[in-house]
This record gives sequence, C-alpha cells and structure tokens, in this order.
Amino acid sequence: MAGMRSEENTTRQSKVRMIHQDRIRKARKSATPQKDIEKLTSIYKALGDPTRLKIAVALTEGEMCVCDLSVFLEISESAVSHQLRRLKDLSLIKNRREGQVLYYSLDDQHVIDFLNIGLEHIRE
Amino acid sequence: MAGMRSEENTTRQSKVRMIHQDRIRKARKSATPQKDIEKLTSIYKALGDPTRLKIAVALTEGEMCVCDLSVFLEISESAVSHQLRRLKDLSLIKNRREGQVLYYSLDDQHVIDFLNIGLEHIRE
DNA sequence: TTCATTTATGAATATATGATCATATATGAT
DNA sequence: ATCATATATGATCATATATTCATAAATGAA
Repeated sequence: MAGMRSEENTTRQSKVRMIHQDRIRKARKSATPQKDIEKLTSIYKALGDPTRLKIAVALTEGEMCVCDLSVFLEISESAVSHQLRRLKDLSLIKNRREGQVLYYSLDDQHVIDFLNIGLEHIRE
Repeated sequence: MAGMRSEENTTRQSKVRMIHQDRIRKARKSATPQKDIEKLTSIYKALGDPTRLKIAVALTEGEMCVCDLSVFLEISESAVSHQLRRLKDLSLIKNRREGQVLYYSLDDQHVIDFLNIGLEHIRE
C-alpha cells in the first residue's frame, strides 16, 4: 500500500517519521475489539438512513404497523418492510402479530437513548 | 407508486384499509423536521463506518495526528484524511496546527455521549 | 377451498460511498 | 530559491445499499 507507514519505519533509520508512539500505544490500549466495532457501526448505520431514523422516531410514540408507517412516511409498504427487517435483524425493533397485522415497536432502551441524545443534539 | 396507499383511500369506500389514523396523527405530531432528520442521519452515518468509528474512539483518549491514526488503523494517510474531513465537516472533530502537523480531537460533547452509550450498549 | 388483505422477500437497478492513486497544498529546513 | 515532510483533494473504481417491481407467504373471511 503506497503512502502507508508500517511500524518498521520506526526502526529503519533511512526514513524515520515523526510519529507519536505514546499516543498510538494509548489508542491501542483503549481500542474496542473489532467485533464490537462492527456491531456498533451496524447500529449507527441503521440510524444513519432517513427512512429508518424516521421509523425509529415514530415508534418512540408507540407501536405501528407496516401500512401505518407506509402512509406516514409516504413510501411503499415494500420499502417499509425491507427497512423494518434491517432494524429487526439488529434487534432494534420487535413485532407482535394480531391477525394479519404486525405491530412494530422499539426493542431496546439504548436505541431510545441514542435517539434522545440525537434529538437533544439537534435542538441547540 | 404502485402498492402505496394515499390518504384518499380512507374516503374511497371501494378500497378501505385498516389503518390506524390515530397512530399516524400521533407520529405526525411528534415528527422531527426534515432538516433535523437529515442532520441527525449524517451524524449517525458518520459513526456508522468502522474506520470513522475507530477514529472517534481513538480520539476519546486524546488528540492524534493523521500519521498516528494511519499507523494505528493500518490504512493509508489519504484514507484517514478523507474520513477526517467528513467528520470535520459535521463538526464532530476539530484540529489545531503545530508546524506541519495537524492534531485532531473530538469537538462535541454529544459525540462522546453517543460513543459512550454505544460502548455501554455493547458491553451487556 | 377460494379470495382478500397484510406483510415478506428475491431480483434488478440506480445511486452512494470508501479506498486507492496521483497530485496539489502548506509548512519548515537548508 | 529548492527540497522534504505532513496533509488535503480530485478522479476513479469497486462495492454497498435503498428503492422498486413482481411474487410469495401468512392469516382471516366467505
């Protein structure tokens, strides 16, 4: 990879670089495991889409079915269903069936925290 | 848009649908303005990438320069720089120059809150 | 059973995006 | 001035992703 500095540069005197070893060590010590990073990013990514974020915010007011969300968001039920699946795969929402209707709701206190901090952040 | 239900369906008796008007009204009342949704999604999206999330987490330990991050993340400095720009455009990070070196650090208490809740969420 | 309704899902497509590469800019040293 | 270092940036490309469309599955009614 051109332009990249590997650690050998620190010992190879021909191309020494001003690197802050201490800061790198510090960052490494507090580094979050790759698995956790992936899990976290998937959650942030889930809320990083307007449709899904609107769904999540709407569900803070109570459970809704696919067709409710479709009307509210003004997008097709198929699109809603696809996005709900993504949110459900991440365990951010859950559903309960009542006849033909599936009611979706938030399934995670942390999601609510995320949303609240986000909204709080905006209102400043 | 095929498969979509517009509000006229509520009055057109030929194709009435079981929609929960009250829930839709409720969702509309608490709806976040589009501008805010966009701003929020851009922040979530920013943290929804492994590289950027790792950068953000690393910076919670203190400021770092581009080449530090490049070594730490094992990606090119160019890639780091591109991602730093995105984070800076969103005012999530700031930098200060010291000679040729630019030191980056977190610029927003809310980002730290986001990260903490995220990490807390993971550790359960 | 057959039909209608509600939701789910696979394929296709158009768009967004992250990394790389090449190059440019900025600061400092000589 | 020239050169080296540190970072920024534009273009390209490969991959990811959101929506649409068509269709399937699940429940309920007749």
